[in-house]
Amino acid sequence: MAPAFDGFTRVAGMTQAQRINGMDDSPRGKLLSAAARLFRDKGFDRTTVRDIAREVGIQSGSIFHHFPTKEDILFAVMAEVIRFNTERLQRAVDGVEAPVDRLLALVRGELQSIIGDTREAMSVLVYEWRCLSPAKQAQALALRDIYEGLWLDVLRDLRAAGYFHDDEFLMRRLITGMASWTNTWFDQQGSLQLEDLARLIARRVVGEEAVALAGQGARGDR
Amino acid sequence: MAPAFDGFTRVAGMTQAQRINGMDDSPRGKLLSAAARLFRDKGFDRTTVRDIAREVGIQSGSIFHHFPTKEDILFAVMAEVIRFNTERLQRAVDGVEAPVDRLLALVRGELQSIIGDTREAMSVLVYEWRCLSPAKQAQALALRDIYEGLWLDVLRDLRAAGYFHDDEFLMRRLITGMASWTNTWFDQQGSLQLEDLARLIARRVVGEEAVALAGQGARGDR
Amino acid sequence: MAPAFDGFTRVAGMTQAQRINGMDDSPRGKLLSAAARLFRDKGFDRTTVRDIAREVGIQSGSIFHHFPTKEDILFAVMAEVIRFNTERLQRAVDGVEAPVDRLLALVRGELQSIIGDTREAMSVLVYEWRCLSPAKQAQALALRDIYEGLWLDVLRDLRAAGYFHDDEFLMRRLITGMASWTNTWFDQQGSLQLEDLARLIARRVVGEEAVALAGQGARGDR
Amino acid sequence: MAPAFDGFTRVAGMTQAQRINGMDDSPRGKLLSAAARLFRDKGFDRTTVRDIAREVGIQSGSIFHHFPTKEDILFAVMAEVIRFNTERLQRAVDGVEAPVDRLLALVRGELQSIIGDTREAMSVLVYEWRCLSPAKQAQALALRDIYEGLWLDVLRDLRAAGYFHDDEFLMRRLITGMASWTNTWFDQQGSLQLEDLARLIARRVVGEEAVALAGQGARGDR
DNA sequence: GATGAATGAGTGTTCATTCAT
DNA sequence: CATGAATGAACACTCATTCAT
Repeated sequence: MAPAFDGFTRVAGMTQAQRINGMDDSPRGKLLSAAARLFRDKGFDRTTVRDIAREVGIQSGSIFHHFPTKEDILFAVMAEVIRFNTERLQRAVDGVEAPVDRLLALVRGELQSIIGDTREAMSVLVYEWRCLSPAKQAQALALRDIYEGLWLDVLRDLRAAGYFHDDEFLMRRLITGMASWTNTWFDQQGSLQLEDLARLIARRVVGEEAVALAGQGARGDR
Repeated sequence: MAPAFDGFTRVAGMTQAQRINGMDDSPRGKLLSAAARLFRDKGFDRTTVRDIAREVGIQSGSIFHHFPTKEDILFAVMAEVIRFNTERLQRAVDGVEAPVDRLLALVRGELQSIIGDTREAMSVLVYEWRCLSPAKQAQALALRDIYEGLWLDVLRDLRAAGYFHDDEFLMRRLITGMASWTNTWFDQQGSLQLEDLARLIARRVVGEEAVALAGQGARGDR
Repeated sequence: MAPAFDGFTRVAGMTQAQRINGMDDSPRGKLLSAAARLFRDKGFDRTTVRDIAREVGIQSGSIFHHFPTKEDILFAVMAEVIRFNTERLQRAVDGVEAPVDRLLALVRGELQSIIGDTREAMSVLVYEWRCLSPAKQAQALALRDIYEGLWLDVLRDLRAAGYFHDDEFLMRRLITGMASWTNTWFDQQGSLQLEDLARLIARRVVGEEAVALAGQGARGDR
Repeated sequence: MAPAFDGFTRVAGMTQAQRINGMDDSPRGKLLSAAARLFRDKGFDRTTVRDIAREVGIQSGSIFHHFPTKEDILFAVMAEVIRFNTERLQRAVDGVEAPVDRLLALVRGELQSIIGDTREAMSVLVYEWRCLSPAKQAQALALRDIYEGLWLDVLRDLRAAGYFHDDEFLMRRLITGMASWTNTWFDQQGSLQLEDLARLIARRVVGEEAVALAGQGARGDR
């Protein structure tokens, strides 16, 4: 039985290497992944269509066989990464019973998306949001609602069980802040592991003791 | 009778109304404040020099008598707001003794900058960081170090006093995340007060009990 | 009992419905007729090869199995409509003896082409002429010469018979102007009939009296 | 007293040489006149903004200090030439009493615009009409209404006086056709004079006799 | 024949920046 | 200091045409 942590690196039978930014290796997928990286590095406005084309090895005009406008590329990057990470988050909590374990699963999953395999696209989701037209923003928001629903279920349970006393919507926002900010400082090569970071954040939510207990249970499995 | 909270709205004898985004009402200050708002609303790249000029009531060519390049405007916005908020944070902790009270003062001060009077410029600081050349980024970072020093002092004390057990650098990053993210959701007109939010965040750092006690102490002082 | 007027709606045994813009219903003919409509509605330059392909239900690349370049499509539209209308004009005057009747037959035939079944292609002939390369213009002009020859014969006879006194070449140009301009204002659904219009124009050439007499004669024949 | 024919070559004290296409010699006027010529020669769609800029001796980007879009250049060409020729037509009929003389004045004036000094812009007006957006077409049409009003007044009088019996609106359309078509064939260097052509057209409207009589009166003045 | 992905030169337009006045 | 016309490089996007399948 694959341990819980490994669970969310496999989606639809593909390994992480094949799914950088949650994109498959079709021409379209490659294009989106290259766009995600460029958008993160230079920003949407400073990334030219020619930059993307060069990265994929085609001519700039050919981009427009795949996407009608540059903005549509941005939207596709965002929509794909939301879908991919929603599916991953769903799998991460599936079959996990204890509320704190469920919280840890969500935090791990979210960190995986923010500083792990889809970190480029997730950074774009946060920092280039404004470059999307209102209409496209609404579409992306609708997709994101499913993702947020998973979080609110778990947070409601934790609060009901007395793990914290503040409003769960506010709590979710604090978590989002802590998690999404990690993309600015987390060092893939550093000694801090994703799992350490997940527990660090979980401790801010349910306290040091609760996480310590949950943690020991998980460790006992291995 | 200047209550502690009011303390950090006055800097150098000016009222908040005169110091939107921490800028004075000189031509330069007005220009920077207008730029801050535009940069936040449309992003640096999508804001044209003409936009800024129009806002201030001059011609686009005249902008370049004040700043050599558009990027220098961005840098000035960031540098000014860092300086302004560093000074404010310094005043906020001056004369406050109890570690948890010092934490609360810092959180309040940071929130004031992020969702209060300098919210536009602060948003620019976070979201347009990438638009700065590396050289200018380094300069701004140096300015920011003083600000961060204030935080690390307090967090070190809190940790030494046993209020939390995790690394204080990591803790600072989690706080930064929670605080800076508020600019995406905090509603000035909503029922949630800045003070509520400050305590909510402080609870994530030192736990619910410690904040409850500090809170009552602070109120008792008045 | 095929009245004279009906005569020029049948060419090569096909009915008008089958010969929109003078094109047959082969793939090539359909393509040309669609192109004629699009060229008239949007202009040659604003009509894309994809537009034409979509109209005919094929892919844009397939167009080039029928025509080597887009300009060749334009030329084919023009050449076909000139040929078609030349043949029609020939039939219209065949067997008509009286000079004024011959004039009326020509005017009717020309109006039929301009505001009748081939109106789209004829509009293209006039308005997109410049889009043809000089070489192709010369080819089309050569085709047009036959058509113009029919007119000049009749006008020469009328002038010789004293129906008007101006130069017949100039007269032909005035007629061309009056007739071709009708495509900008003639309303198919309006109360003005093609026959009325034909007489109106003929009156400008040979005077009111001459047309009135010819008209009565023609009507008396039936 | 300047003879009638000379009257419409002077507008607002400027000579024809200074008012090619009815434009003054300001940067804007030069730009419009160059655009008119290019639009006529190559068509609106095939004329690039760079073509126009090159003609005027500026950079392509500078065009957009004068006009917001390329279409606005087209509209300005049309609007200016309509205004200019309306004023000219008004002056041409001012003080002319006899109905046939008034007709001749109008025909001369219209020919002057179509094959004379404003021939380039007038050709654009006819052939590039479709390149104007519906909104701009409506604006231009409103301008043109004043011009057409001058014509209809005169034609109504002629008809009332029995000079012709057909509807005056239809008559105006036939005249428009004859006149505007002249731009396709009239040769400035040929032996046919504008005055000859004017009389040729007038004869189509009121008959040979009426024009002959009017003509002698006018000649008598000189 | 038909497809459709790809090309690549070209289009209208933008905009930070300059500079003569 | 301010103006505003001009620059010129760059941009997103278009489209006739090609060609391997």
